[in-house]
Amino acid sequence: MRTVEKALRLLDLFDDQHPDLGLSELARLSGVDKATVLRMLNDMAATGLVEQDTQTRHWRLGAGLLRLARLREAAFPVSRVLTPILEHLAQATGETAHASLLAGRDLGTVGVAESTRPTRVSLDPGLVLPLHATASGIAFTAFARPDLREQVLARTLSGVTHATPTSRAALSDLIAQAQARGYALADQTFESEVYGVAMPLFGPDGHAVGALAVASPSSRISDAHLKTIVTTLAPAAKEATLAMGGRIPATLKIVL
Amino acid sequence: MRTVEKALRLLDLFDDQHPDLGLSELARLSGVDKATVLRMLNDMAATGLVEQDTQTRHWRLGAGLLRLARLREAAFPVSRVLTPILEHLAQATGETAHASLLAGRDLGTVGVAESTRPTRVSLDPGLVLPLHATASGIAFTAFARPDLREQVLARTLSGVTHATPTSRAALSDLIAQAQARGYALADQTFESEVYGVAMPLFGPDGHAVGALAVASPSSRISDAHLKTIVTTLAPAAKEATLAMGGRIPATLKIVL
DNA sequence: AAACGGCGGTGTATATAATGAACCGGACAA
DNA sequence: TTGTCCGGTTCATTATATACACCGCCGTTT
Repeated sequence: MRTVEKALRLLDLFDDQHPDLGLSELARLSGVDKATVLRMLNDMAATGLVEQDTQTRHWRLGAGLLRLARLREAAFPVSRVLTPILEHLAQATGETAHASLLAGRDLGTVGVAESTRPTRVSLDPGLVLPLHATASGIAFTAFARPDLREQVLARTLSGVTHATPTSRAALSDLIAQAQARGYALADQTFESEVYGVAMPLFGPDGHAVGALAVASPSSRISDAHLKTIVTTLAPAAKEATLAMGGRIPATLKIVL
Repeated sequence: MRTVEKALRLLDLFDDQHPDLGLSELARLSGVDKATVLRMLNDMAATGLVEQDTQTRHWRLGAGLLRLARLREAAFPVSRVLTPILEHLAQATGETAHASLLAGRDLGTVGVAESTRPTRVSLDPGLVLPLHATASGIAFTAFARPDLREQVLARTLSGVTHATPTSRAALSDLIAQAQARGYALADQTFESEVYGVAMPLFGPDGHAVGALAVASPSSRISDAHLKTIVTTLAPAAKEATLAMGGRIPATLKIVL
């Protein structure tokens, strides 16, 4: 693998449960030699992508990320545009809403508005959504650039739950359904007891760049509830696409 | 230079004025061969640090940054803690307030609250503040870990304006003044017509991790105005440090 | 105390991965 | 047509990343 990519993969080892990691820990998790990992970390620290706790000597994501993210937001205000949409969506459906954008090989969560109900779906901050195992991923892939879609289909698909599609045929079916309906449904394909409804967000070229989704406890899903979610989600996704400067393809149809 | 660092330096070529850049442009600006730059960009795109516009083929900062920044914020809520403090500071002083954290070799702006006055200081999003040329940088360096301070003093100091300290002695003086006063003053050392007042933000080990600053048009600075700024900034900086889990060294004194 | 194991970090010979010059096809201008 | 600049590709050369062995340190166990 390319060295730069290997180094950047280290960043993905940090998550909600592991906000800081030691050198040996990072080496073990990444399967790379300690000495190499240390050099990579120092290189990344030089630009603020990671930083080291002076006391524990552990590493964490750096303040440079905040600066770069702000810079991106200034040019392409995504979070700012999505936040009110997500909040309205959560309020109107009573369920947790989230938005994600393609970041590398998967979707990265860039905004969440939680439901206020006592039982609700809760998402870890910065969660990565696999393209084949989530409603968001399916909705995105169904409307992504064809070459990208083909890449996803060609991947070896890891099973996450019992309902995760692991064969090319199964995934292809789900994608076809999403293309026909204009949105994707996923019952416990990523997280048990979670039912996801997702619609694609489009870029200026009319291909998907991300997804807008509502996640509900599976137990609360009924035909009526599903209908509410879909009819609320549709205008929200449209608004989000337009606000981000995207173009909705003329062929898109939302089928209840 | 290390390959990873060279690749990450490409990220710093994006700024407020240049939100997207072409391949040749990046190669020219970085002084690296096109082929190499392209490989680096592709590696960074694989983790979402950058992304390519499908139409213009230009590159911009990627959505992965948003995810990683959110992840960092979840573990170390910096922006969220600083925003209300900055807003209060801007309101109480009538001037633009900003916060920055060490990110690599310099301070990266992580929060801004603009003054509402007709004449005010405006900061580019994601601005990088050199340690030797800004009030924030001096305040930070004065209270940073001694070895880091020594590194800064050992650097070749580039002049930004006529007032920028460029000799080790001049910088050393400014640092000593800041240490004695508990804050730094900088009259047009970075941007002409801008007067900066900055206090350090401390980490858990009692050394500076960033700075909180108020930037005023030089023309508006008077003894009374300066006094207002300092007396408003002091409790704000203290609050910010504590809210971020930092420890204020017992030796710190604020001298009006 | 002594021995141990894990930690963060360093030095260096080896081998792998980064490099850049030359090149391609396409878009646009003169 | 010719020329120029663009994004992108190829491939021989070589500079750079790599991993092993090793260091000192610290806390726990024996």
